[in-house]
Amino acid sequence: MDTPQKSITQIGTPISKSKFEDSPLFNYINSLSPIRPVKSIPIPHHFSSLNFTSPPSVFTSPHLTSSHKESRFFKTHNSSSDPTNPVEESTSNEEVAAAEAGDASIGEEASIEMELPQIIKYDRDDPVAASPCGRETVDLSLVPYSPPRGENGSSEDASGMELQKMYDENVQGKNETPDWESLISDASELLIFGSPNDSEAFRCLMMQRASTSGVEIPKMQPGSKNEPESSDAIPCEAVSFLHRGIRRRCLDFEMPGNKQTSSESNTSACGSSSRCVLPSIGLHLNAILMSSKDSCSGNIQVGLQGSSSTLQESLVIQTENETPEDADQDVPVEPAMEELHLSSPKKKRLKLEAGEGESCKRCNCKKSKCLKLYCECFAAGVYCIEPCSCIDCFNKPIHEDTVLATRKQIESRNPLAFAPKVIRSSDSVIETGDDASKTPASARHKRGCNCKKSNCLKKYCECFQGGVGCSINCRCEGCKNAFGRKDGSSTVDMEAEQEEENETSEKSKTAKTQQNTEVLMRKEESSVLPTTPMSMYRQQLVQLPFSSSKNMMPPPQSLLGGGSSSSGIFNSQYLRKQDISLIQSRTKKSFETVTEDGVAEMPEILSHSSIDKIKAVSPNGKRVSPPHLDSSSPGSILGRRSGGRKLILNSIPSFPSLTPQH
DNA sequence: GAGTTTGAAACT
DNA sequence: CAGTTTCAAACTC
Repeated sequence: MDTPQKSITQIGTPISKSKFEDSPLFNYINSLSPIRPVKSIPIPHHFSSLNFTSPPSVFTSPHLTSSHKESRFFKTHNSSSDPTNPVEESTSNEEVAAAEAGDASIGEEASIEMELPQIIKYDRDDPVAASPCGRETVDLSLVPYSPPRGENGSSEDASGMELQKMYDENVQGKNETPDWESLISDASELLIFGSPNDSEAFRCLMMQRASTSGVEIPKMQPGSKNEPESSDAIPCEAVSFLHRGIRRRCLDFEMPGNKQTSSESNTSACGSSSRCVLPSIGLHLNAILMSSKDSCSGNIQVGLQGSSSTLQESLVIQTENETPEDADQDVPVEPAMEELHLSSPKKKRLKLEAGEGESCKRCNCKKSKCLKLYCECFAAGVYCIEPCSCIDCFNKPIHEDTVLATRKQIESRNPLAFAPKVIRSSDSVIETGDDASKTPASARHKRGCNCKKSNCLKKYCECFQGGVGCSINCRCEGCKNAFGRKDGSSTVDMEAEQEEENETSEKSKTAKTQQNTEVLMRKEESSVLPTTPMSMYRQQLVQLPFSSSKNMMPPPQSLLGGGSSSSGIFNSQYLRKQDISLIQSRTKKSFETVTEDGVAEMPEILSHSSIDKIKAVSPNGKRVSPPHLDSSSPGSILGRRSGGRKLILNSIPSFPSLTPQH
């Protein structure tokens, strides 16, 4: 079998890149974006090589599934991105072939593999990707390890073709500029396919679409592992993982053979200023998501639940927010390899600064060797990178074996150890049995916190940190979580606010005041917008700008769904103040859409399990669906949406929550 | 930047 | 499972 390297080489063929760049689509995009693509960035190749590899099941965690979707999405995106290029399909095929080659080799090699490559690949094609910022997109790819795929990667092909078709539908059918939103939305839908067989699910979706448009949908090849069976059994976690995967960046779990790739990938992938942005595809994480925390760090950020949303967000951001500044700041710096690629101290500094925000923080481990969950990087499933201040760090590609072994060990102890800490409400409901009606928050911490002194008002509290309310699973004392108290009081409880204020006045400490202020701000936001996921999302968006400050809001991960610790990675990195307005408007738009549709068009961003919940809590009261409808039940979603996009749900069986309650 | 606080993770 | 210790992030000064 080919060595990983070889595959990499194959995959990363510069040729393809050139093609893309030369393609009309690419040009078109360039014309739209102020950012100038950086052709020199090879990164994508890495991932490309990895693309389609089906992650072995090293990581047994559910996250794996998500990667699939994401990767597909990306890939799709690529394909779709080239509307004008009739050859696109052929290109896709080529890529696929390359990917396949890589796949085979990789798959065998490491069970750990990640789909990252796919993502990356995606980037490469993505016009946006050209710029460093574009790389952020790649982050999405960080997606968790996806389930193993057929060697031939036929499924990918199929999906790619399908995507292409989708694109055609959007672009050609409508003439003119591609309907990116639509594409994204579709993509998100795709992501939704939690089943390992996304392809299958995707296919269904496509079929639907095809029936409408008359497009022919390629058939999946029998050899692929993603065959139907899995589609049915898609675990919810898979979905979440998507989110998570997104977050995770830099996980380069490269196999020894792939190292080269990883380094490259890292560099390019990370392009974003913050790690967050950078995809750390992590090793572990990928497993998925990320935690959220990660927003940046989050390398992993992607939370399962929110994966799709995250993706969308990322996509949106990338698509719309690429700015020169971003390009500038987002110099790709992938964790592990960052150093290698930093061309100048200045760049480095920029990167660090950019990443300095919460989102991009890295670990500072001194005794754990970054091989324990104490280490945020490790917990997130990513390798430590330059920004880390850790000592005796073993969480590096060089020690891959050790990392994997340790990871396995930890997972053996607690299978969910690397799962996103924050679970979407739907999941949590299922898993924890939490009553959605009582918990406004869109998500919950999988295990719940155990705060004694922080009143769940500080980041010491994982729930708070994750931007979610406390639940019955929490054993906290004096819970005043602004996102939702354990007792079920509203997230943005005014009471809590007052209490906090009182406390603040009493102490009248500047620091404290600051903190409270922050809390209040959040509350304010929430007050205005009831604690629906949407509101949360919005909140985050609004607050993101501040996220850089210390006490700021919890990592966006929450939005993501979790990135949990790992996932936490929200996209704050992506969001820059200047971009916020755009995002907001976009978000608004999405919401508006929802209104119009009456929910049907729920923001794709929120798609996922959260959707259900969102609707349930919807402020406008338009869709108050039964709490459990949910999420778990695919059918329900379908029912909601006549559009068919939700077909995805079909593929997703109502599965038990991924995260087991402890 | 150093020291303290906090709560999760790890250990017993 | 509960109690204790270890650890690193969060926070304070």
